[in-house]
Amino acid sequence: MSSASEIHSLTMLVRKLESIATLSDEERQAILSLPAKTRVLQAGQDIARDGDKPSQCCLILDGWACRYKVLDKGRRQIFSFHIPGDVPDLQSLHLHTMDHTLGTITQATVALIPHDDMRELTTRYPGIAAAFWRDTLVDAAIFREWMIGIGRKTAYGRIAHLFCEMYLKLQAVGLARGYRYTLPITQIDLGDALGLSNVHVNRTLQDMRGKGLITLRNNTLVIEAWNELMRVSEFDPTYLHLEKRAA
Amino acid sequence: MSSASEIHSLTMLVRKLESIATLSDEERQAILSLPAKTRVLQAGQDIARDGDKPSQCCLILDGWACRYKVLDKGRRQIFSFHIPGDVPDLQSLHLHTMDHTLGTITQATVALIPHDDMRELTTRYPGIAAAFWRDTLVDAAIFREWMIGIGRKTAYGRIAHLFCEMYLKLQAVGLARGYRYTLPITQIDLGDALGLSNVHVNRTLQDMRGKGLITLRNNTLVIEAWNELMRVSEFDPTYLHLEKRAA
DNA sequence: CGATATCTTGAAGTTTTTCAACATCTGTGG
DNA sequence: CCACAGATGTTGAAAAACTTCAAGATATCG
Repeated sequence: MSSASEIHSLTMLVRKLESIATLSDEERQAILSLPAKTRVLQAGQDIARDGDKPSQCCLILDGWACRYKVLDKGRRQIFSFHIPGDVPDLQSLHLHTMDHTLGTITQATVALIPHDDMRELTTRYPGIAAAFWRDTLVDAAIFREWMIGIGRKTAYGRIAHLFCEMYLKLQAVGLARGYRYTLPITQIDLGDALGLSNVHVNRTLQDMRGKGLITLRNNTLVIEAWNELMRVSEFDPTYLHLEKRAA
Repeated sequence: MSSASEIHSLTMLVRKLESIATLSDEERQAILSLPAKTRVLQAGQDIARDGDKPSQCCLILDGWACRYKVLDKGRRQIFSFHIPGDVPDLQSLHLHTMDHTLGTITQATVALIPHDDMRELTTRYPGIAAAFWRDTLVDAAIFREWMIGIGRKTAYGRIAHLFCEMYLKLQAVGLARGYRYTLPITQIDLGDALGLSNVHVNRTLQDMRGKGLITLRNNTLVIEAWNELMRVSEFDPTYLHLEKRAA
């Protein structure tokens, strides 16, 4: 039932889970035998909408996605950015109605896995269930950290913090190194994520550039002064829980 | 090993889980046989601190608690308020280092359950693991909703939204009815939760009182106009996922 | 190459914060 | 029961952070 590319896609899920937990050979095999369908999606396309009741989960193989909710008068709040290896709608496995929307930011390749198969897998292998659960907990920890930013930090600190966070997340899956990465989001997206207007994001970015902290051009971010960026954003990576779970 | 009051405390956990999932007789029994120690804590006391590595979870039996993080210069962000039935440090089961602090707001009675026993329980009963996992997912959904408030709503809408949320949460465990409940938090706490200064909270509350939406005196909140409160806060209870999971 | 999205700038307005003072409530010991 | 101390609530005035609106510049995409 699995084509070559599908086997590849589930390897990505194994790698992701092994970055946060330890899997036995049997557990690894069980994940690799999940049925998964690969799809290529355009930029700006919704994967699951607020109010939907999805019957499958989505593993990101390539590209960026985000979760968001739209209020009236065009106000929008982005809750999270997602990169390859993430399963951003994992929650639909246990919360049947979507309370927000999941959509792509760039063109993206995803693997779709039926809920029934995920449920069977997690029922049969408590270790896999625990790994996914742990992933949900880290997800929540990131929400809390964003809350601190939006609630208690200046625009400057918020943006700097996000740049630190995305660098470590991308680095963990091999998509960034040398304090440099592709950041395929607009200043509007940045504002919607951090509770700022695009105008203020723009001015703050210029300020950061002027102070020599970053370079940002053509969707490429270069962190010129990592320690200083961490300092001004009060960034402490503990909340990302990137250390592997003790075996 | 269990005294009468300890048995009572675990009944509270069973009731909580049954409010979000369906348990079999065997699962119910397994939960009731968990070892738990009851403790009475003073108001303003920390249960688990940022950086700690707890070896037990805490079930709230009576009183209020909150999770928060302190930044420099006295800035503080409260992430959540917790009421009887909650296990606010459930995450320590899978994320070993606390990335925030859990503390009481009022005097509180808690039951302490060792991680080892919780882990054995969830490994043996996938249905219980799923119920706890679901609880974590709702926790995260509430964080997202607070992000919308802090990021995109006025002080007025944020406070109104919190009042709606706490009413439904308290009602779900039988601690509120008739649009009235005990709200044992200061205006400073409210500000720290919603990303506002206490001064602005004070003025906004007066505004809400003046418009006849609420009465708030002696830690007692009366919602005088529920529909209007929901409207101004753009409150939609979907995110609380209070409907019981389909069996 | 033209259309559309994104970025940038200026100026004015709004929300919210900060600071500082004073009032009120709450609990405790005398 | 009162006095007191500390915490909490209230008010005013000024300042800061950020938004909004509007327009023009630049980049991107078909």
